[in-house]
Amino acid sequence: MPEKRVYLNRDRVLRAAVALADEIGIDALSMRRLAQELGVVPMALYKHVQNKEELLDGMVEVIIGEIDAPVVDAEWKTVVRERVLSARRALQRHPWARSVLETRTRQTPAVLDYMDSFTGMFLDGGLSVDLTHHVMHAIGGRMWGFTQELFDDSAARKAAPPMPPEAQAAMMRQMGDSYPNILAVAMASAHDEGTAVGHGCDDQFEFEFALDVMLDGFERLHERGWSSRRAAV
Amino acid sequence: MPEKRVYLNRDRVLRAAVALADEIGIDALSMRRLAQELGVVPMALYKHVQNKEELLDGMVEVIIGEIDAPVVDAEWKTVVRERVLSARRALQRHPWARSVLETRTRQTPAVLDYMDSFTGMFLDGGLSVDLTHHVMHAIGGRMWGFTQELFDDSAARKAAPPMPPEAQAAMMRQMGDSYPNILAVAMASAHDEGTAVGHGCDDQFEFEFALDVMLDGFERLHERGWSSRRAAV
DNA sequence: GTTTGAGGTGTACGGCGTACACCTGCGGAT
DNA sequence: ATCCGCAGGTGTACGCCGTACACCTCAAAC
Repeated sequence: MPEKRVYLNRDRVLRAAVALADEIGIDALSMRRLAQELGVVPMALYKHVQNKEELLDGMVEVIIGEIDAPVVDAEWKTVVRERVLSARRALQRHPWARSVLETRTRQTPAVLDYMDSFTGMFLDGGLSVDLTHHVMHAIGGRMWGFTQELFDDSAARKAAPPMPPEAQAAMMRQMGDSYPNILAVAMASAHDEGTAVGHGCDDQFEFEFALDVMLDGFERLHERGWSSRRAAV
Repeated sequence: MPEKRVYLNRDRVLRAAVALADEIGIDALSMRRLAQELGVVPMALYKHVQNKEELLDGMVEVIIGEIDAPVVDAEWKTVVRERVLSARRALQRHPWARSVLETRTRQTPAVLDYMDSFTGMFLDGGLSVDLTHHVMHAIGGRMWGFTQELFDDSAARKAAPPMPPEAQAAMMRQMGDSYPNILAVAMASAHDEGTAVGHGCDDQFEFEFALDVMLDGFERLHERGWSSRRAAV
């Protein structure tokens, strides 16, 4: 008796891709090689992902899924710290992940979910919306291992045609349902412009903010004679 | 009269590659396209660079060459700040540069020169070798726009066969001539192992160091009621 | 039992990096 | 003046890549 035919699906494709990239490296991961791994002809994959870009997007989603949920009942610093370290662990399990993440500009729901949850950790900790905004920018580099313009919508706006106001409002409402924290921050940073969706951020300001946080921190450690030997500050 | 034939050379190839990448994007930059731009057959390029990897390495060198020298006669924080901002400007002029830099693991002389000079800014500012070490790790992400394990030689050591002691000593001597600051830091961090060249770094420690500098900084700003409106701390 | 459409197939195209054999013409030695 | 070596440019070819497009298959819905 022939066993029942097992169909591929998007999830199996993505998981196989992640596993294969772990094994042979991201450069060697081709549609053809992945298809072979799945015992299928290359073009079969295109029934489950539109193209290789979308495959990579999906792989990122898998990695994000491996990041632990925030711990509860702890000071915000602890919550954030643990979360970042968990993200780091996930990225370390898949050495290729950082460089792939780097090249993704599409903000998939998984990414937005994560960002929203992350934003919430600061807001729940009592930080102001304003500070949270800049902090999110600054910590982006640590969270992922690199600097990404998290709230940067300039690329998206370039692609999208100007939107009629009612559509924009609808989008906002839907965004508010799914990503309330992001919305709160985005709204607040939109103060000085007419549009509701924000005007993008002042990258230079955000960069200097993060830089100065670090430099000031270094200076304090220097003044205190910090040493890694006995790293009790 | 036919004008004198103009030969290609490595430098012209690299500059053309940078200009072309600026124009058409890094993804569209192929050996074939670059050759076409230079009015030459693709394989001609291989007389000047070994392969595409080396081309990319060379392009990075060009970008590094665009970073300003450190300002003189200023507090170390100012010196570092200006230098980082200059690096950022260079990377921004070539939007593809960050992702290329990200994928380079080879430490070319240009990269080492820059790192050495950078290390010197902290040491000259009076920071301890120990603190400088960790600070270099931490600021790596800001300097380039992403986190790179700057002093990480694990990849290099994996590739290189175990070296006879005298060769190692020779390398150290040569390194000391060219990169005295790097050497000082590397030596100091090698305390707890027999080898002279260091044992690589504790990535986890470095990561947490940088993370905690930022989190502590955020906390201070929060306590002080910092706001981006009037950003006088 | 027929229809239908999701899922898998086969072929083909244009692009990529680059190995390898070859040609060309300039600089220096004779 | 001639020759030679060789750095620099050429031409062809190979095996990869992503993916468009037409086609087939077969389980499930009717």
